[in-house]
Amino acid sequence: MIYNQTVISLSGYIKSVDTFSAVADPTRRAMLDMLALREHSAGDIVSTFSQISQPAVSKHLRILRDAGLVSVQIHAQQRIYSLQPKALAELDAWIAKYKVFWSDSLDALEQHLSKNKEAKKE
Amino acid sequence: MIYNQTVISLSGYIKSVDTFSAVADPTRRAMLDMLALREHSAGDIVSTFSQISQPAVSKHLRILRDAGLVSVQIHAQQRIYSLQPKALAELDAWIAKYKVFWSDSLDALEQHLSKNKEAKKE
DNA sequence: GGGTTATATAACCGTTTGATTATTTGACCA
DNA sequence: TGGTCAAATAATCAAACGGTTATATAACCC
Repeated sequence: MIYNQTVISLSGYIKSVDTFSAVADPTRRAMLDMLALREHSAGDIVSTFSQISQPAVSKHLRILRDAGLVSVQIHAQQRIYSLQPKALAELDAWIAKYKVFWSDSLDALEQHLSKNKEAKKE
Repeated sequence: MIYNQTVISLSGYIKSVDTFSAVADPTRRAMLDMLALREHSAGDIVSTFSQISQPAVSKHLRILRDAGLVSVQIHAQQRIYSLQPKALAELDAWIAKYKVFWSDSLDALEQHLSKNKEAKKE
């Protein structure tokens, strides 16, 4: 088994940071939570995370970028960060291997999915 | 949002290590992969991970234990480690929030589940 | 062009992490 | 009881991490 190497994703872009360790930090998880709501400028994020300095936020954002978890659009002096959720698919795939072990809940999941589908259709 | 505190799980046991950081280490993930096949003694794990020393393995196992990801049975001088997959449910729940963003694949997942169900019935 | 604004990078520092070697603990067995 | 085997802990160390302050970069505006 090989882990932690540099990986070229399907989009052709090279990710240099492991998704698992990117997500291991609680501050970075909170940043992803924030970006899950909508995209935000670096400045927005700095003012939300006012307990840490601007450079600290910037470094966290770099790690999230390098892991492919967020993308940036340049808009004048601002950098607009957006969630790139597909990068979490890797993590999800890893967990999926273990799901069979608590698999009784799979049926429940399936039901949940069907229910959502119905809700969407209405 | 509060992360990283000491948490008392449903089983009443106190976990002192964050699941995310426990799983962030590639060696520990490989150990979980090994334990997903079947339970193993500490000695088995030491000989599998022969590139690192016995104490290093022991310390990794302690972290997995403290995170509730594995449990131990004492068997004479041996310690038998087993996977405790439910501890990954926390991680799975976190990712689930993001799944809606790559939700086109949800239909595919549902189909996959149904297919598996059929396969089981046969 | 000069000043301001937004963000990233550099240099540095204390703490944590993952490894090592040495030692301890404790169950088995002759 | 003394010796061996299995595993955990102690002490130590270099590298990585997350934070800081200071500085650089670069686009906007007057």
